[in-house]
Amino acid sequence: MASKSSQSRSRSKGRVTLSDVASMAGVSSMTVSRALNDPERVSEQVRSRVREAVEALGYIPNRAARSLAGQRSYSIAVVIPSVSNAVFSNVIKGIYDVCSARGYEILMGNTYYSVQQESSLIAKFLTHHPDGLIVTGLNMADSARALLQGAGIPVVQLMEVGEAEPIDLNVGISHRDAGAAMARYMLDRGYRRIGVLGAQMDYRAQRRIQGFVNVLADAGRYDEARIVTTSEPSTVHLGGQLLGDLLSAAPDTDAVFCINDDLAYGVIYECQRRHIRIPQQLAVAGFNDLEASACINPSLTSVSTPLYEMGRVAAQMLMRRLDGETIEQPVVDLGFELRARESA
Amino acid sequence: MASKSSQSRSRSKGRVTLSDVASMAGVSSMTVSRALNDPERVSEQVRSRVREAVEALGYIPNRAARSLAGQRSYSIAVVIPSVSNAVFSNVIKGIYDVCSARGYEILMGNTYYSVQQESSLIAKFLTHHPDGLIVTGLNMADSARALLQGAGIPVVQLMEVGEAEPIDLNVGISHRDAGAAMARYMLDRGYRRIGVLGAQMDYRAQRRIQGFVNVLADAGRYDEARIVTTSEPSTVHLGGQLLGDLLSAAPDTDAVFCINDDLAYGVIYECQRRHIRIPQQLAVAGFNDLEASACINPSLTSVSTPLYEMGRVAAQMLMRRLDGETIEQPVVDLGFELRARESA
DNA sequence: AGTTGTTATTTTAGCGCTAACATTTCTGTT
DNA sequence: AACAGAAATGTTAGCGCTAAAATAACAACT
Repeated sequence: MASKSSQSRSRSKGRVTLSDVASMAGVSSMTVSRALNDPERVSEQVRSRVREAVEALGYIPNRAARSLAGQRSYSIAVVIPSVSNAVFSNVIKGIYDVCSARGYEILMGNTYYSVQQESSLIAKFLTHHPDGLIVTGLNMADSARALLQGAGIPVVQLMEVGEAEPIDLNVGISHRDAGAAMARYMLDRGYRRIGVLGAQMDYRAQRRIQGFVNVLADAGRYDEARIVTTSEPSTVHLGGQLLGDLLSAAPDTDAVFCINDDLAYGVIYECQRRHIRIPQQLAVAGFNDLEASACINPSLTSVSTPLYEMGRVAAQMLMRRLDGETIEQPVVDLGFELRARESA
Repeated sequence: MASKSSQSRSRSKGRVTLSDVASMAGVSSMTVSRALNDPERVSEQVRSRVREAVEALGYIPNRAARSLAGQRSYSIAVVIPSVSNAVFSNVIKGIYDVCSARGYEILMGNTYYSVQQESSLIAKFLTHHPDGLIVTGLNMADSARALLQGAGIPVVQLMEVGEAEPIDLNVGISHRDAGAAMARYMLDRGYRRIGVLGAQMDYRAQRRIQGFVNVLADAGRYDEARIVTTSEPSTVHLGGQLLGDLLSAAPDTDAVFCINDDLAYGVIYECQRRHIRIPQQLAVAGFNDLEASACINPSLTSVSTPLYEMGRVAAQMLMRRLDGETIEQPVVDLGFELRARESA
């Protein structure tokens, strides 16, 4: 049988296969398969003969064949806006640590914040028949939603909770509540002419602003002129620019909530250049509480979000589902913490 | 044939397959395969009938079957130290953009800076029979090197060039030269008691320091007491700490080269707290020139490295190799640029 | 020795797709 | 009308593995 692979019509590249190992070890290929994937079900004797043969031949199993025969891929597809964003790279690390420990591969795809890209990415990933899927956020194209519902695999929606009925599982925080908490904090601190800076306005960012603005409005402190947003990707440099825009439009602003820490760093740097004292003349707050926020001068008041944890928990839920467990609580709100520091 | 899939002994989950589409469209399954993967070779008529059938049935192709039959996986394995590091997330983005545009999947694995993890990751990835492999750096375990050499697929070693004979293809910069360039710049600027701060001392970081120190030594300005390194992961906070260590050991230090920008930010913040004026009392330089480096106060002198570009070029070389092109120049040095700014 | 139950191994039959070859259908040419 | 050559489609035979059923081997009881 093994010799057949050298015949003219064969397409094989002469790779070492299971049956090569089998004939060397003097057992059937099924036994070799078991010896490798379920060693307890094979006698010690056979197990070691197989091990020797594998080493002698340099056998490398073929995942494609395994997936096809076993009807599962041992892979998890992850659909996020962008790898190069510090927020998501932390989330991915959480997912990765759990999945790789369990022998699952990660297929990662970037939507670049486009709902359309997201749909086509999901469609593409389904061709891999992943065992599970992790997507970002609760909002998605109807077509994508339908695909996921019909796929018959566990799906986790990540980053936010509470804004819509999840497709299946859901892990995140309430961005609306987080925005609101920050607004309340600022009002409590006595700030009254409060601005908001936003960039890369994805759904989560929008909801943070909504939550923030609603509280301001309830307190009679909402002023449209102080809301400055752009759809450009957010960068430190952009933070400085947006501050300039805000101060031109409303020079008497006494506090500013930045939709993420990067913008806030830019604001702090720009204030240093303009000799605006923080927080005396202008209070500044950020979002996500990246590592540098505790170190910058002045240290940055921010909302700490459990990024790594979200990834970890999402992956764990998926794993439990794949193990056949029923998940009693399909929606997990991991909460946030407002870290009050010098800047506000 | 198609009806066979509903027989008792079948393991299929009742998925829609190529031959289901074929019988609906009234053609053979091979024709459907062609209509989907090589549309030019099929008449417009058949093509649209197939398209309709695919939509009507909700057909999702099976990559595992495709890989197995076609003897290629349309995937590229990428082995890097850590996704959650800004340096590598930029590199990955470059790889991702090229690969996904060409229909290739990325399998990403983190070594967490361990040579052992790297080896086992490579072994694991080879079971996917990826069409190509991208690994970080020129140093790796002999076993890993052997695996790669024997795998018969194109391999790109990424991030650094010039330190060893590459296995196959190689894209990066000379970290040694970059370190040396920074040392020369600092000496030219008149600094004489120059320190070095390093963390997460991977091979690249070590070589940057070697290049830097060699130049100092040649100029008679090397002082071991001013080299402060740790194997801890580098963070902004750690930068401040290491500066403290350096100044305790050598208080008269007049300039400091940080092995990456994160450490440099930490140094700048710590100097602000200690009221050390930059660059008058202490000059500071970083490495990688992250986006924030141009915005921080004082703006940070750093070595700009083409991170995204490295990823892009590596992936492109791989693609060209997979297209059967011969690559005339297997080693590509993308170079670096020293960005002189206020901090030094 | 005969029956039963348990464990270890082999046999059989695909998983869903595509390479390679074979055949048919459609041009255009003389 | 006859033919060659190109283009479109069909047929056959796996790719390398595992689920399920079948069998063999072994221990544990009557």
